[in-house]
Amino acid sequence: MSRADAVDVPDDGARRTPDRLRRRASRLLSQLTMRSDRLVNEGLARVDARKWHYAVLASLQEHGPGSQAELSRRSGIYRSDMVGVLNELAERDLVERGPDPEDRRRNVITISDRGRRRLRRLDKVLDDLHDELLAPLSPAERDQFVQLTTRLLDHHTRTS
Amino acid sequence: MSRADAVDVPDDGARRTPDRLRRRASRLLSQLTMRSDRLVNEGLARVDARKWHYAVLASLQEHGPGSQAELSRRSGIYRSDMVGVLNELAERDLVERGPDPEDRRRNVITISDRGRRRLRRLDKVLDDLHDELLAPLSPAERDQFVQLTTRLLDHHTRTS
DNA sequence: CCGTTGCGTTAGTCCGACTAACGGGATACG
DNA sequence: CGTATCCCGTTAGTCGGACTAACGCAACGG
Repeated sequence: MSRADAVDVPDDGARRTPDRLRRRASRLLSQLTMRSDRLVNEGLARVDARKWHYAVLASLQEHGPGSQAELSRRSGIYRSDMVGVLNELAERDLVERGPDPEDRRRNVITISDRGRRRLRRLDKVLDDLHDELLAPLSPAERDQFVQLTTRLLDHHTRTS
Repeated sequence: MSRADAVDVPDDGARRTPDRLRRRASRLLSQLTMRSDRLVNEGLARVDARKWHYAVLASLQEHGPGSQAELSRRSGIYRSDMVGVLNELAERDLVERGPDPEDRRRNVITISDRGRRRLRRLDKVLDDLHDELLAPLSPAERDQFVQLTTRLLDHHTRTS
């Protein structure tokens, strides 16, 4: 099948992580995600961005302006943390925060031209980073991988 | 402007995460891992365990006794955090901490009989949890998934 | 008019990964 | 022999991300 889960395997140099541990999907996932997160965070930090920036900008570009709460829902960022993110984006003039004429208790967030340019740049950066992340896989395998994880994630979000 | 005048896209309910975001492998990974971690942590908590317990016990069972630093290396737990984990394990009489006769500055950790029984139990628990985690995938797909993530992880640990 | 609901915000918890520093014991080397 | 260096166990503390609690305020709905 996979490897030698036979009895008498002399794994001298391999004397590392126990197999039962290494094989567990949950561990593979968290280890890999740690690497992936680091890769992405560092990559984005190099261009003075954070993944939240991308998430919010993408959401604005794709679904148009929205209130903070709505952006929060669309991007998966907690509304508690949204404030800070929007501050960072506003500082950089990537986004404009204005009061909603129709509902004075909320702000409407709009993407700016700079924001749109920024988003294009970040998309490029992320493409490169993902190329690095998925380097060992062939195009077909990358698709497979994305497909499988998508299915898993979907299942667990619906069954939440 | 508000919402209802969407032109041609019938994504009423689907008005959610932007696509470019949703299909990024990095995002899929961190989202999925969050779910997976929660699942596993909660599952283990229900039997008064944590994943570190499993990691250490498995390492002891598979590679025999060792110093704290060595266990740290084998299991990937930071040596700073090892103390706490071993305290928890020792409290429950799953391991024994004794001074190394050959090197008085270090402790030798040994798994106890209770520990061995415990490990078997945890293995069962984890099997069930992984069944839940990978539920939507066929056996073949599960293998595929494990294979792909393993390759990715290996690549990124070697290239670290 | 009042209760409920949603929004923006602040503060703070919890947890995991990771760093810094330290004393003491072990080893290597001059 | 002494000393420099390394390793080990330990404590304390940082950092970032997810998440909760609570509040004030505005709006909507009966």
